Amino acid sequence: MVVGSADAATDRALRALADPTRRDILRVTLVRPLSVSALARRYPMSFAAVHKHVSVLEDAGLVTKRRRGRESLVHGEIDRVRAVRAALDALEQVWRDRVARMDRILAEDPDEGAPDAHHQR
Amino acid sequence: MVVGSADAATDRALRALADPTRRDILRVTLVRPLSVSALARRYPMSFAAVHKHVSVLEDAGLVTKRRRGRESLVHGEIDRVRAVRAALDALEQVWRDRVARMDRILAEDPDEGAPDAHHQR
DNA sequence: TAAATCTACAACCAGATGGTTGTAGGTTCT
DNA sequence: AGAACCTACAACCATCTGGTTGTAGATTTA
Repeated sequence: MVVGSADAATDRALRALADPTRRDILRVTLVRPLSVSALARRYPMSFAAVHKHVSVLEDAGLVTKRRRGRESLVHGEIDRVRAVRAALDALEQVWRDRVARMDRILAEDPDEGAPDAHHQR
Repeated sequence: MVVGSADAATDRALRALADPTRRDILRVTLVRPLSVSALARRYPMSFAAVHKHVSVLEDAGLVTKRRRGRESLVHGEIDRVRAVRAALDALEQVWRDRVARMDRILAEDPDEGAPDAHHQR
């Protein structure tokens, strides 16, 4: 809880990304789908451990699984990556607004009609 | 440990961001510096708890503290936010290049599961 | 059919996390 | 000087996390 609205989805996604193995799984499955077993062979840990990592990514919406015969293929979900990026962009926007506000105050800009906007990237 | 090891900083930053209280602290201190006590008054938890959250953000490089008399002012560090965003952009870039990468991977290693252990990075 | 493979989940364990209270020392205000 | 305030850290606690092994069922292959 804490801090009112707080999107739990963002929490889960950021937390899921805060692990190098999971980031690698996502990186690889963004390129092409792989089975959990195929993924497990890439890392120095048990199948069960990799299976858990995939579950964490799945709960965060960063990957999806599609059953194909006896194996289930893990697909990276670029849209969720973009959603996380958007959360960071929001922080950047907060910072930018603060700079714009400072600029207005310090410059005592005679141009009242154009709110901020004179700040590029 | 596991895998890369080069991106422990990214780990710490993403982990630090995966908490709504900490994201709010960062949001607020990106606008203007606040003392730890001033921050603590904004959240329904003890000073010590907020102090710990600030420490996590500080270890991640997302905020810095500057002593001002008896209080220490917490400043949000936009550059670190941008560094995290860059890590996500790298994932997006992987996705954009997926066709080319897939071609290369399949050319090198036609076997689906790839029993070898090629580590990334 | 039998063996091999793949997924899934349970039980267990050590260490990290997120909160608490308490204590101590430095700085500012009367 | 003394009170009030702020930071810092230690000890403690419950829960979560990231790994392990073991087991079971479904599907594919020999």
